[in-house]
Amino acid sequence: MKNKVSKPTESELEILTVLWQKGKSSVRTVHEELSKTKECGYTTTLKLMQIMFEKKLVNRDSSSKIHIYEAAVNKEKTQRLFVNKMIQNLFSGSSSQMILQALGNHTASKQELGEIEAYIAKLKAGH
Amino acid sequence: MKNKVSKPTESELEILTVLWQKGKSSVRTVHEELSKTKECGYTTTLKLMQIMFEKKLVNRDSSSKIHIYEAAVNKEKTQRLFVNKMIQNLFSGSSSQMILQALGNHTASKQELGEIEAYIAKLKAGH
DNA sequence: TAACGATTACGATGTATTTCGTAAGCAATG
DNA sequence: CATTGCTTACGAAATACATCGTAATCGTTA
Repeated sequence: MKNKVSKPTESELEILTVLWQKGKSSVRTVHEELSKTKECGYTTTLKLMQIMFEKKLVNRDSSSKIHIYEAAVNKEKTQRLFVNKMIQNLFSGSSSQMILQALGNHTASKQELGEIEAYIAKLKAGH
Repeated sequence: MKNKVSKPTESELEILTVLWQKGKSSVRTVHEELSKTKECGYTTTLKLMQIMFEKKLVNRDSSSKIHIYEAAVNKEKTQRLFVNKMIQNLFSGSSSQMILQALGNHTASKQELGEIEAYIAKLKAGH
């Protein structure tokens, strides 16, 4: 009875990201947001969101003329899906290798590093 | 003069992984290795590797009948490419968010956690 | 030398993904 | 009511990817 999650494509991920951030939105809103970083036509965004609806990646309220969409998949679950896949694919299943790599790109602030340390401490205590 | 890196696809990544692990290899060798985890024909592997050669993802020595391939892209660089892309796509650019997510899957051992802590300490000192 | 077996080259197919043009519907406005 | 403008629906094209069948090549060996 596990509901099979279809893995979002690159473009679908962009749309999900907007929906996660802004919550329920019209196609127009999503497209406006995407346009900030990307060049593409309105109907392209529309079509993608229609396909995502068929795939159950988003829900939609079509009671009014302007359909309102929202993400149907959980953000954290989706993140986990991709992170785990990458660890498998590129790091032979070793999460720590991936983490060291990510840390090496030093985009984390001192405060963020502190958060990570705190979390590690908690994990160690839990062992 | 930056040499543009073409992003490997899923299948190409599998092949690169074999090459990174085994070093210079023939198509036969790579295919044998892939067959352990995956069902596909020999010519499929061959074709993929030929395409990767065109894309400069691999080099090849075709001086003898049996061509010998090797990865033309650096493992760590490729890892970085994908990790950064994922952080951008799914974590709004926050590496620490991604790391916390990865830690949450608790596949890391106590020792690995220690390594991560040590690395963080070094980073903090460097600031 | 002729046949065999492994190898490479190449083209074709199938599917997924992305993109967009066009038509149709509907509401507001003059 | 006719026009304008935004919306959805739908189909088609373009691209990328993965897969495989077939032919050509070449060395080995019977």
